[in-house]
Amino acid sequence: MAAKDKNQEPQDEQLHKLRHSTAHVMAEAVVERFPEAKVAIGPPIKDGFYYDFDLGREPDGSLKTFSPEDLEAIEKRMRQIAGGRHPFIRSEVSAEEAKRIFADEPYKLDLIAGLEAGGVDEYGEPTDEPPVISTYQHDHFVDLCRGPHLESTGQIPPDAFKLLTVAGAYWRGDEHNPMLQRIYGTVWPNKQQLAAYLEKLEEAKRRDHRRLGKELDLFSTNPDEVGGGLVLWHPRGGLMRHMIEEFSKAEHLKGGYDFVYSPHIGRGTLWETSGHLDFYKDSMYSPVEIEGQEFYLKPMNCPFHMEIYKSRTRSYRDLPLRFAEWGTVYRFERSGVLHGLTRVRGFTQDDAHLFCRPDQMPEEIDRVLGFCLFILRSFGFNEFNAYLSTRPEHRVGEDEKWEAAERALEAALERAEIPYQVDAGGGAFYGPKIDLKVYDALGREWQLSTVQFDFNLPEKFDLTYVGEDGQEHRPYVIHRALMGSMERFFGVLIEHFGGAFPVWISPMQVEVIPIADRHNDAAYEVAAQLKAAGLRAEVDASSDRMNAKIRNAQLQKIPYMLVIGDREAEDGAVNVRLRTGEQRGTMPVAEFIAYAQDVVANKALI
RNA sequence: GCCGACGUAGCUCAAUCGGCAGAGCAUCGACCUUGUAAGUCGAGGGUUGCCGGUUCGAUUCCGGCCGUCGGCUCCA
Repeated sequence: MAAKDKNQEPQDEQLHKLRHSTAHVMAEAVVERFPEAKVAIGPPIKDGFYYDFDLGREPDGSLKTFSPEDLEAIEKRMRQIAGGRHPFIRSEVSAEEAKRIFADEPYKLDLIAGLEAGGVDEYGEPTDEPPVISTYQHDHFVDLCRGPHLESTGQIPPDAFKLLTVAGAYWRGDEHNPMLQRIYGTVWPNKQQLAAYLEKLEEAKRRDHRRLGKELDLFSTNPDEVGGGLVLWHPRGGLMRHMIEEFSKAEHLKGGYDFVYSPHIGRGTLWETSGHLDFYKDSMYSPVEIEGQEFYLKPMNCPFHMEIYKSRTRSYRDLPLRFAEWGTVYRFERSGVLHGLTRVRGFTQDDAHLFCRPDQMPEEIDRVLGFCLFILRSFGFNEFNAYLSTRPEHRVGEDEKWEAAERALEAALERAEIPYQVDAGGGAFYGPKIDLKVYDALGREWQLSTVQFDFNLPEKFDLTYVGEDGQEHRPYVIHRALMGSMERFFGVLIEHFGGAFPVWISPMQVEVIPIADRHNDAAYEVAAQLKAAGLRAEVDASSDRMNAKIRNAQLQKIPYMLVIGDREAEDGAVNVRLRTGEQRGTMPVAEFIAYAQDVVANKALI
């Protein structure tokens, strides 16, 4: 999740001003209510704004925080300030003046110091702009701010903003800094748009994969008995995963991959060799000891694949080698970060390592990127953000290798015509990478695919191949995961479709609904024909009324409901209802089968 | 890990001031035999997250732990 990336900022200039100005108004209301509060920063963001405050400490030493009543009172006061139609007045000041104005505001002084030094803006973000220091004042509130702002607080529609939540946030986003109290709010040009936004939040709740996972009986977790972040896949979720994996594995075979399998634990020496115990120990589960040897649960599959490569001498003729594994890994995530299926402690990666010669590398990148897009698009993900992360300060590997790898990644992105953002210095210490991220129902970004160069492991494991010249050479290693992890992919997939999955992965595809008991035999006969045709079907032979059977099937988002009464039973026909509510009328069973098979083959929605 | 909110039946939620813990759905049983989103009646189901304190008495008040949710930091 990249909370602070540029996509999060409102695109529209006027909306940007509205949100920024509302943040200032909120800050005034907060400072009035808490005169001892120190203000930090308050930028506009996607869908709203926030402002951070330091409220000081309670007598018992704990952090002073906002209560729900505070939020209510602040919101009420904001309406008054908006109604006061105070103009926003911009002033340019010298650093000295700024320090005098904000003498009592330590966070602002920190920002001014940054501005003075140049190179960072008033949020502490890097900037190329010359260090002009400006303030904006409205009513009694003055803020260090680049702007721009509305002309007056009167332009803030008093019925189109709402304070949403309070949260803790570290100053400058660094957990070693003091924790501030952040208020999130939203504001829109009019109350209709506010209402639409709040409705969108409600819709997001309905699509939440944790809720749908329960309602559709797809998966569960049991923190008390099993452990947090450890997922139980129920039969319906399991069937979906099976379909997804089967599809992907078949494509891997077509793409020239070999399947390998590796154990869930490995000796400490392995993780010493790989460097994980140096760099990654905090995220690894504690070792288990047996017969004097330490074993660790694997946080990654990489070292095992390196060992498979090393198990014999490799010739340049053997390359490229592509080792794929649905490898389950365990990482000790801090308790506060677990989230449904999208952030867990045990997960299965659709992992693979590509071993190739330098001359093969550009083509391998092209192929893997194309493969990636093909897989994502097969599941209806057509919108995503691509990131190219380049060399960080601390890194291994020669600069020529980095140069070649970065150029290869960039060129592959260009050839694939994918718009991307460069995350300069965002690469891993062992190599540059491309990440593809998609959105969940709340617009939060989740990384699925990753294509990473690894300059570290080939050295650590001393991987070689014998070249045409009879000499040993170091192969390139590319680590990649397309869906990322089955858990996260599934979570995002659930939200993407709101539980109404394309027919080919729908756990139950057809609900056969007899109207009365006397139609049960005909219904079972139809279901048998459907199953024989490869469709997943069941009969609802419960004592419910037909209306209730339809309702239950609708709630389960089963694509097709086939109603069978006297007329259908007599003709060997079915009456077809789609989960969209559309009724397709009565047709022979064979006709429905042909239609449904076609939808499945095309991976269509319905 | 940090800040805040929350934790009552399988699920969604009630329970006034501290006084016998309830409803709907789901489950089970019986009846009903139905034409495109909930048929009727009945039954079972709880150490109110855990531990401790205050009290004659705690779902309720206090403290500690665990967990969930929203953020922060971190990450597939």
